[in-house]
Amino acid sequence: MPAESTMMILEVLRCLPFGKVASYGGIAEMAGLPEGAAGARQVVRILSSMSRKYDLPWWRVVKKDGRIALGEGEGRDLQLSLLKAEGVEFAEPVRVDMKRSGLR
DNA sequence: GCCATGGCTAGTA
DNA sequence: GCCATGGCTAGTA
Repeated sequence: MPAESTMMILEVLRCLPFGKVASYGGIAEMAGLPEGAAGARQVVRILSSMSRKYDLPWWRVVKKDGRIALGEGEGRDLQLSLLKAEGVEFAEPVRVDMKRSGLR
């Protein structure tokens, strides 16, 4: 059975609405984890290891400044197309306009 | 650049 | 051991 913090993060991820994105740290905060990079790391780990298993909307998570965290060949292109398909607004080629499409 | 953090998972015994 | 962060700092231009 996963730890409490893991369950909270999974819950928050499952609630990310279509057409909106949130940052790694933002997810951690919504899950009630302590502030700081540690929580964001937890989110990173969960997304990379459990996205398939739990059918998580991994593409709706980006860096704090809106940039796509994935590199070329790591799924960046797929993430971009999935986000665009949801109508997410971009401020730059690989940077989401957080003002418009960031979760508030 | 560098460093902090923590639970999962694959792989071994 | 791994992991798709994030904040701060030293070092360069």
